[in-house]
Amino acid sequence: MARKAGFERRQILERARDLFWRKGYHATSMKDLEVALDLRPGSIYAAFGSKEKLYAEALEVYAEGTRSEALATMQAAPSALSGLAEHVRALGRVGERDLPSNACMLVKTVLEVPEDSNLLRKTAEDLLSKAEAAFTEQFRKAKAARELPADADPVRLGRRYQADVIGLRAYAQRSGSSEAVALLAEDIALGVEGLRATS
Amino acid sequence: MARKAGFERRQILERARDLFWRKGYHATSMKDLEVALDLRPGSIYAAFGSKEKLYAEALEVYAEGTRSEALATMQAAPSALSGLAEHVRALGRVGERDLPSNACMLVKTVLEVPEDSNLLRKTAEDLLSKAEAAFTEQFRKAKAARELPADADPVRLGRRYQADVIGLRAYAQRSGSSEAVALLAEDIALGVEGLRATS
DNA sequence: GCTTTACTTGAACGATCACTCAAGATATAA
DNA sequence: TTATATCTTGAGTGATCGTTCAAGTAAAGC
Repeated sequence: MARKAGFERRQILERARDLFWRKGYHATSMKDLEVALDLRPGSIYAAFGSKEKLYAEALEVYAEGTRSEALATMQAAPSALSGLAEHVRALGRVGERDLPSNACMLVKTVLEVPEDSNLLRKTAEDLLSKAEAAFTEQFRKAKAARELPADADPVRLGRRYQADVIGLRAYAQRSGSSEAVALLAEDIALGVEGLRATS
Repeated sequence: MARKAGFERRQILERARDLFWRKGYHATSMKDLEVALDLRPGSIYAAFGSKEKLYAEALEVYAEGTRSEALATMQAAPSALSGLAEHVRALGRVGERDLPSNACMLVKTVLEVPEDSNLLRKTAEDLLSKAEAAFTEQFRKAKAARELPADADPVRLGRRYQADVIGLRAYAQRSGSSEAVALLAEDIALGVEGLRATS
């Protein structure tokens, strides 16, 4: 029939994700995106519809990446609870990795985008809820394995854990704090491991 | 000599703070500010110099308000440590107050503004450091009063506490979460009180 | 009253914003 | 090879951005 697009959608989205993650939604202009994606405006709009929709798709790509990384860390750990602790420690090693931003892109979105901008807020909040549910599920596994006391509440623990991660990563966004961040992550990890049932 | 300004600078700054706090830096236009402050552009620029400088001054006003509120809560408490716990509980009651945003304006700034925008980033990070130092000082007081064990590290505790507060308030920015936020705050407060030396 | 000195006003500036679309280019099917 | 369908291009859209400044207005000193 006709020709197909001359670019890989996934790769374009990853580049958009990195730019948006670093600069935020409003501070990233279409001109910036044209350069970073090496795409002319017409192609971008044909493929994604609008800056907002492109950002929303980039958010999904971000969340998927974060999620798979967390799962890998957790599955490599010897138990559910130590997986959670190791995940925090990994997040604390901000000096070793060079990410577009140390903070969570979902949190950045929720804090930057006005409440009435429904698509982006809804997307980001939805993805955050899914992440929280995954943490809760991990605590549930720990409890089922009798790694946690019988009266442990996975919902509360999952919520607290997510808040800890959010706080850690927002703290890490401050410049020149990589050592403090590692120490903070260690404290959080010790808190998680301190939940372990000592039966 | 001549006439004086027809508006109260402090009151103007509080209005600017509320607008910026709610909408963020980039999403707030000078047009929005003209309406909210009931000031024409010339007056704004004569008084504050630029949008960026106005935001920086609004940040200072915000930090001072937050600081005095925290101090009031802590001084009303029966001890240094319970003051810290009560402060978290107060922050968790987001349903009762109607703030421009549930999240901390300093954190919103650090997450929204690019790293190279030196005035705003520097101002916000500086104010965050001062807040952390105040928390550290409060833990030091608790330790001096033998409320904390002899091996407690106020610097680590202050850092962890600030990260907790950041996480709590960023979590609270998500819509429809006021009950979960109160429970989260209670968990954090219990954690603080759990540090108490049981001698 | 008048003069002086400052503050206030709002139209207008160039730059940039997100976005459009007609024209040109190119891969596929016949 | 030719026809066709789709993608790519980039100049250009109107709107809005942060900001300026000459003209107008009003308070303080005489």
